Amino acid sequence: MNKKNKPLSKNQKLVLDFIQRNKKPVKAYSILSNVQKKGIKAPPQVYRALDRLIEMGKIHKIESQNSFIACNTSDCETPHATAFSICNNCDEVSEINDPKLFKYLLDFKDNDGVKFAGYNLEFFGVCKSCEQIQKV
Amino acid sequence: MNKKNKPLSKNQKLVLDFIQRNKKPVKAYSILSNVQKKGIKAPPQVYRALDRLIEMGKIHKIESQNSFIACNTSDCETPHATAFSICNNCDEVSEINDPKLFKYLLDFKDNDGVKFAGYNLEFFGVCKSCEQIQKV
DNA sequence: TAGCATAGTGTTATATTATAACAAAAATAT
DNA sequence: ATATTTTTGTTATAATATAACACTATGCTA
Repeated sequence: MNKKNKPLSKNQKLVLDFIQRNKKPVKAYSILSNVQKKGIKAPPQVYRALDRLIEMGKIHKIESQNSFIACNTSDCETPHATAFSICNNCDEVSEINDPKLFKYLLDFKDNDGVKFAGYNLEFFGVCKSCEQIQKV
Repeated sequence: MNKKNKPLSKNQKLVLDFIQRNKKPVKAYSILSNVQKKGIKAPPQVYRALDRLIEMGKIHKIESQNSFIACNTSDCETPHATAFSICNNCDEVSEINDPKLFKYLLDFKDNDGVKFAGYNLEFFGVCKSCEQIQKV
């Protein structure tokens, strides 16, 4: 049984459930306050669950926001090769799943000819719905 | 006079000097403790200087490390289109300045046909010198 | 060159994000 | 069945970052 299909522990399920119920990325302490009624009491329990879920590819961390979002394929094949678009206006985040971009970046070599094992890419701009609103 | 060529304030100079003297990215509180002998007393003074220096393109933030590094062109043309490689072993960071990569990413369109105003890309891997050591 | 706007400073306090350390229970593997 | 690994629960604290307020310096511009 590989790491991916390992059943989730109780705390991991609680944390993942909450993240998946949110369209936007959520913060660790927001997760904490929302799962406290279900028995999780302290930050380390949340951060440990987050760490495991990231390893498993169930969620991703949005580094520029210190927030966490569910993987849009729900079980990411490539947790170390991630790309997101982030709206500068509403902070909405979408995961970008573009095979060409993916390949381009994993094939990329720097000046020393070195390829990289993984990457995290965050695009910034204004999302479609915010653009509409701003035009009105 | 554009923002870029604006002379730096006293605190901005102190903070930039310290960052530039370091090859590796430095943390905000490490900056603070190192400029305290020169008169800066409290975190907000450091964070304000960091914010301005980032706006000016003099430095960049490494989001996955909460650390700050001098721009390798010393005065970045494109502070909102940045790419770095980060060594998983020694945490060394290099700024990648590759016109093709740059163009590829700024031209990239998502599924909705939306282009983005900026991006931040962090590659992860093992740098050349760490690779050498590991082979021995 | 006086007045006004903008940017920077200094300061205290506090908010937010994340981890260390340790003992115990649960799940898994041999 | 027992050793190993993983997860849990817990307290305390470390590390990162901002709010708010009074004041000073700088650079317009009229």
